[in-house]
Amino acid sequence: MPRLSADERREQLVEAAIRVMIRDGVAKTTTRAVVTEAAVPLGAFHYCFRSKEELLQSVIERITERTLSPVITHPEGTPYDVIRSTLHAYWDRVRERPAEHHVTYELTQYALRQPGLADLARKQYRHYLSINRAYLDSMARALGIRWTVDLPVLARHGLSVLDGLTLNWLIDRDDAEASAALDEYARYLSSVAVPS
Amino acid sequence: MPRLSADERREQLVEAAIRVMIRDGVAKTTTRAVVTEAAVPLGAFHYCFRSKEELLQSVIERITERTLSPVITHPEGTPYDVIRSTLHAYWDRVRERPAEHHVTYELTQYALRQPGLADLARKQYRHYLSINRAYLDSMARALGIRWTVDLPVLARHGLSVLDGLTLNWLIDRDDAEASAALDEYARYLSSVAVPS
DNA sequence: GTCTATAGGAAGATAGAC
DNA sequence: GTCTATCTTCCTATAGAC
Repeated sequence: MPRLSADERREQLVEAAIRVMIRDGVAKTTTRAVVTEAAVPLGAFHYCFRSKEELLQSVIERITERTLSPVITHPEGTPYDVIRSTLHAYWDRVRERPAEHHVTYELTQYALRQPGLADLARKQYRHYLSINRAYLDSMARALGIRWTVDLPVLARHGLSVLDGLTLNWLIDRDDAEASAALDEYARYLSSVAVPS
Repeated sequence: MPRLSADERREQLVEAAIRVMIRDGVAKTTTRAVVTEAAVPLGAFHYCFRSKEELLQSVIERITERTLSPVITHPEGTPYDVIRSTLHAYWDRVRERPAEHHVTYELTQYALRQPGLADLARKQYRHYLSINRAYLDSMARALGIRWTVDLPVLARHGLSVLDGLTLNWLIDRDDAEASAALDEYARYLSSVAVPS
């Protein structure tokens, strides 16, 4: 067993924990499963982290900061076309990595149940909301439009639609229905856009 | 310890499990926590249920069948008013019992990770979709309107909005923002309603 | 047919060896 | 400063007593 610094160990453990969660789910992500995955001695775990909860805190922070804003890929065409293709570009990322998205929902539920992590769940969520707001904002600028609905309201509503669709698709994997609902959301968004 | 029939024990255990889940979360709902809550001897557990998974199957079925369709409470006024007050009547139920709704999300995630229960999660979800469809249908009849959006698409989109809003509100408990987003969904719904 | 007693193992955490 | 060996607790499940 090579002896590494606590910082290097922490890094290995966080990344290993994420891999285990994606593979087996948050509930099965035990300290032992993590150290095995990372090929780190079990004892090193509680030398690097005060507790399992502290590891999970690092994991949530790491995953949250990795979440990317949707990218406006084809800024040409009608507002509906642009909105639709941007939403589908986001959706393709969900479809490519279902397990990773599944994990974010599990982590949120987990965090809500741990007194020490509930605040982190709120922070994570505020981050997603601000990403969504920024995305709607930059889309409006790219399209030369403004939204007729208050931005915070539109952002929360939109985040809900995407969260809900993702959750539902993770369960039934119905691509056709998810795509149709996403198109309907795109149609809605273009209906609340007016030239600015 | 009174000796009761296996059927009575099963009933006690399912209801006790639901109480424990609401109080402590699905992850902490161990067989021991359930038998303690039900005041049932530990050994009786595996006499009534082959495994913990079999208990959870019963719990999911029980909770799914308890889910009620939204009720159209004030079938007078503009379509927007009726839709809005119906959505808010549903929302009030969520706000009154946050823990119960939290549990349904946890159970779904849990079921998706258990090979033997994944199908049940899908079935549960189809049930929610059909409730939502029936609700949109009866609302259209009550209002004398028809929806300009394909019903299955509208139902999935609507279920996503409600699922997403619920999930988000369970995290930040922001009543004002949730209410505003719900109003926006009501406005959207009334915008896809035309006299029939 | 119902439940007591216990098996058998995996969990998170720590004292102290190197 | 890093990790080995071990403690304690809690888990699901079962064999067999009543």
